[in-house]
Amino acid sequence: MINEKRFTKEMELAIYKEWKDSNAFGFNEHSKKTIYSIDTPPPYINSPIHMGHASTYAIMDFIARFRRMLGEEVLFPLGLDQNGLPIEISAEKKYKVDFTKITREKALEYCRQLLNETTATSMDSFFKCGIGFASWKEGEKIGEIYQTDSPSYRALTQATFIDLYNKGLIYEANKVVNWDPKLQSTIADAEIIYEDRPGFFHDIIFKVKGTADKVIIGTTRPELICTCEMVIFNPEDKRYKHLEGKTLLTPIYNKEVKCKSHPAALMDKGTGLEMMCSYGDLADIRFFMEQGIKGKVAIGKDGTLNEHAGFLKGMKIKEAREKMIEELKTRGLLDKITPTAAHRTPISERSGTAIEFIEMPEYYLKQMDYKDKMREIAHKVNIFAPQSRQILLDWIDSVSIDWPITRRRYYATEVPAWYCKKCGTIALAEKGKYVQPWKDAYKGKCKKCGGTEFRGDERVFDTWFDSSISPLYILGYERHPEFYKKNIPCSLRPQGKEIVRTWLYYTLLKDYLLTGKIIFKDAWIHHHIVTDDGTKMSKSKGNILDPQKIIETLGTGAFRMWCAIEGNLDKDDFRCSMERIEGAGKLLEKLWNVSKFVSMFELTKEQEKNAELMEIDKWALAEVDKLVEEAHTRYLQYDFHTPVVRIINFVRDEFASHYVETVKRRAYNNDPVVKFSEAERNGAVKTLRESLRTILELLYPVNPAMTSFIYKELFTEEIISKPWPKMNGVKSKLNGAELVLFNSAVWKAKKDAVLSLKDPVKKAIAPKTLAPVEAELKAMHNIQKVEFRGNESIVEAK
RNA sequence: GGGCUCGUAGCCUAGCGGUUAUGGCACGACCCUUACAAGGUCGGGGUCGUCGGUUCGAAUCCGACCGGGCCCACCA
Repeated sequence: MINEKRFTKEMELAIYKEWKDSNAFGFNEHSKKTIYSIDTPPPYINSPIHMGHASTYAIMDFIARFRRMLGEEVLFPLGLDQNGLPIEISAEKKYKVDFTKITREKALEYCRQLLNETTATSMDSFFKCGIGFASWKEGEKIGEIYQTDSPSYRALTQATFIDLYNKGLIYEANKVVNWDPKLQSTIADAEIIYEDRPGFFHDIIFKVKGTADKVIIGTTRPELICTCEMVIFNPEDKRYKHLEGKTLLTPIYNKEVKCKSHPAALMDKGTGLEMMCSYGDLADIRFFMEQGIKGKVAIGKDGTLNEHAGFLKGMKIKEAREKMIEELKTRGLLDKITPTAAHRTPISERSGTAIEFIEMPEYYLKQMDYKDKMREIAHKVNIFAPQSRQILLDWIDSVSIDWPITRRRYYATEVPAWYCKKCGTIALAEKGKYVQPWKDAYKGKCKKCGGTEFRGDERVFDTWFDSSISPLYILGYERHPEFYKKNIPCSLRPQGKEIVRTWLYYTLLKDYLLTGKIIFKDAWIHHHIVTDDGTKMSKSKGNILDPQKIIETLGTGAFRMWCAIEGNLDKDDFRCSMERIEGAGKLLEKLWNVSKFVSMFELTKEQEKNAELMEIDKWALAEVDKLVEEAHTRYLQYDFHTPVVRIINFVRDEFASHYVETVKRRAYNNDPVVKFSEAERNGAVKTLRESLRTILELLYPVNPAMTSFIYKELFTEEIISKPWPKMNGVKSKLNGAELVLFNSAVWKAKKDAVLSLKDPVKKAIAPKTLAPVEAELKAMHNIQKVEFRGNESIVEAK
């Protein structure tokens, strides 16, 4: 019998602790059961976990627990992504250091220090969310916690580089890259965001060679006139028809550039004449490739202009622009300056700095040759919800250059390569060992010239190059070959929609190139957590909800319940507020109270045998059967929302309010007037207990702690070892809706007559179908005379 | 510009071709009822964004428009 008035946070945490201490969800790699593997998203651990993390992990935990109930061996590891710029940036901020000004060793130390401090906090949050990971211990075994900065993970990243390089899928090239002048590193397209920043058109004057004619060209980047290689206008633009094929002279530099028509120029932008500069973005690079022109790069690694810019050499962009404007004005070459419509500027997502386009040698992974294959893969992976597939397809369509995989930063996996000082030939590391070429010497001879002196590569990999092998890592690729072979592909990749273009895409791409396989069967794409009115949560708006605080005040149960209720993938983003989570908590309180009631009744084995189900019992059991079936179908589709809403509505609106209320007197069986047989009394208790048992089992994946507690009290069994419930197959002809209506009619009549609920009802007419419930209805409402006819409920209270 | 998605009572939401449109919050009234007063019961409150179309019948299907949100791409 449950005596506690409420299920408290302390009781909840005690259960999580027990599971953690007993390693209740440990993974047995030798199990004969079907293995269900979850490629958990390794979250960046450099800050306390946010709502997105908490809800993603909670829902993954629903999936893991449900799959265990189905009799599967669930591989649900905790991974921690601990590479890359965000960690460096927080370390620089926290310890007030500039990594470009200290030694590389020192920088790495700061990163490790930061990670040590933050890991514990995040782990604690996951624990408090009630996540049942396969292990809470860091290690090399399948299912143990992995970190992407561990020597073993980094060794695997390096091994994949070596394999892909040897397959000819990775090459080094000197190309124009997205350069972040603040971080001093190349970044990928996926790391660029766009911000509206005010810009200005500078209308500058070009001369037409061999004539006295002048033309006016609008540009937002006057400091880059030196890189102008061509001027274009739209073929439809009659204003400039006469310039076709003419040669123009750039102002100040007096460089000869061709002028021609090209559809890339828009008539209504600027003056309609566009200066094509090789500073460009990807569109410009495409244009230059098409025109067969090799442009000049005028911006250096440090973000200042180089010798190509002549008198602007050594200046930063902003300074150079001002200087150029001044110079143009002096020479009378500036017509006017007008503000542009909000100009979308490419910004480095990691540092917030405007990126520049400069030429650097970097390694690239081929992806342009595999776009069709990627489209095919995108169609073959089961995506939940299916409409999220479009995000992936759109991204594949927009990929325009191979993936630059190297970065010039520090806290990341190093490129495992050295170069012969004599002939420059590359020497790759041996697979399986983590190497740091910037400090480890290469022990060997150059294959080409026999030289023994090597220069270690100083670059590191893009973090997505690490995290895109997480499914391979968790399945033991190269480390546990037998297990790996038996268990690829991974069953499920859960992740957020904002990283479809990075994590999902890069993983499918890289793992396909490595293994020739589609690396997971299902991908579950999470939406964003937004505020109550549907806007984004952001620090600047101050509308962030902290999951740590929510759990502290409302409890994990309420939080997880909210995740299920709100988590409809077919719809929009998930709306979140304290009120919504509180509402979810109230539903749990109802379940708790019903359970307290049911826990008052017990049945001996003999009583259980001597139990006779009455019509309303059959009705309750039949309703529960429907829930079992629906939950099974839907949970398999990763839909917890639909069945959980239905279950909880049933518990509150039908089971508690009507079934329990109606059979209460039979269960007590001490009514002075209406007597039930012992078998009928036992039937009520049996139904109460069995219905509740199933309901608890259905809700266990979502709310493991409370259901487990109640289950133990009522049935002295551990819910975590129970399989998915079977249907009991009971059928009933009782119309539940009519029962609800009849009860309401009685309650209303008593209220209208200002009677207590205990007071007798003189006469009632109930729908014919309720005749089998006569005795209970009489006892419940204290009805003196009841007739069953028609389908209406008519009550005369006095 | 492209993709996804949503407009149902003051706020949030279910329904997604078929009686009188579901539930919650808030509001009002009543009730200590052998689970639950941090509760229960009853009630008031709606031209289902707008305009057209399909249909015997539309919140539901189709089209156009208006408005919100999120993601992405692109530009001098």
